[in-house]
Amino acid sequence: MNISQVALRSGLPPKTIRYYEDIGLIAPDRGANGYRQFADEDVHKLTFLNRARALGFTIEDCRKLLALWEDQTRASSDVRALAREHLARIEMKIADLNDMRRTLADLVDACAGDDRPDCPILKRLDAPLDIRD
Amino acid sequence: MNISQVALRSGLPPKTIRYYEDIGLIAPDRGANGYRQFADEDVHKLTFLNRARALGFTIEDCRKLLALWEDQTRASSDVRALAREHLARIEMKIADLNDMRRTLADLVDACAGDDRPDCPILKRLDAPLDIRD
DNA sequence: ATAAGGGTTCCCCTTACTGGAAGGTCAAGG
DNA sequence: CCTTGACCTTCCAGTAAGGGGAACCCTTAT
Repeated sequence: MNISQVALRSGLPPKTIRYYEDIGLIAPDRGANGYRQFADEDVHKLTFLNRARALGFTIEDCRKLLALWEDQTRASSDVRALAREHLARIEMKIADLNDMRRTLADLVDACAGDDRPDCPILKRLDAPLDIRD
Repeated sequence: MNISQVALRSGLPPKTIRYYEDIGLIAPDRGANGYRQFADEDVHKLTFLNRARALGFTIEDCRKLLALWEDQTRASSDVRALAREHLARIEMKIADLNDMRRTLADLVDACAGDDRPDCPILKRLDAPLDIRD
């Protein structure tokens, strides 16, 4: 199977597949012409990677997940620990973004959005440093 | 004022301040010794930038916001439009992250997390491609 | 004189790819 | 046999927003 076929089946662009080989996530065979020759197992792995990435796991997480996936003697607690850490990171990101969202929404609401220069958004960014200063 | 003083006052690391000069957000004077000589206005701008960044605006957004900030004849609608677009991007990110969070939380809940290899998390990443296949 | 603690530039590193150039390969048609 | 077009290959550069560190200059105090 050539790379574009694998791209179709795994859902990953050819560029990404080459990149994943580069960083050692997969190791497809090569034909006499130098073309990558992918086995079904490669497609399987790439599909796995695509899904793990879609859940927001980093490449390094994916590397670990892949190793656990291939290790039939793994402990599910190891997988769970990875997922929990990742979940915690995501929850922190969401919290940060929610803070931004609230502030921004308030500011957008407070701004008249007309042709006058007065703007609470810019006021908020302008330096009220601190009263005590 | 030298750069470390400005770092303290603006809350930005010296590296970031140099970077912001590099990309043309600020243009401090130079002393005879080659040192950057910051005016209060520079500190003011940097503080503005720090806050805009803290609200998640990209550098390019910051560049536009800074221009509007300095333009006394601006229309607040221009500022508001920028903020609304940014708000929309943030809300999309939050939505994506919430999807991930839900899925991950379900998976973490479903995983026993013991020393057995059976794991719903890996199952979810494994390829159930499609039944019809 | 020298040591500490500023400052400066420069280049590489990060994440996870994406785009593009230059060139080899393959299958079909004239 | 030649060409054309669609593949494939490698390598180089760039993204966002800086961080780390080297090598070197400036200032001030001892």
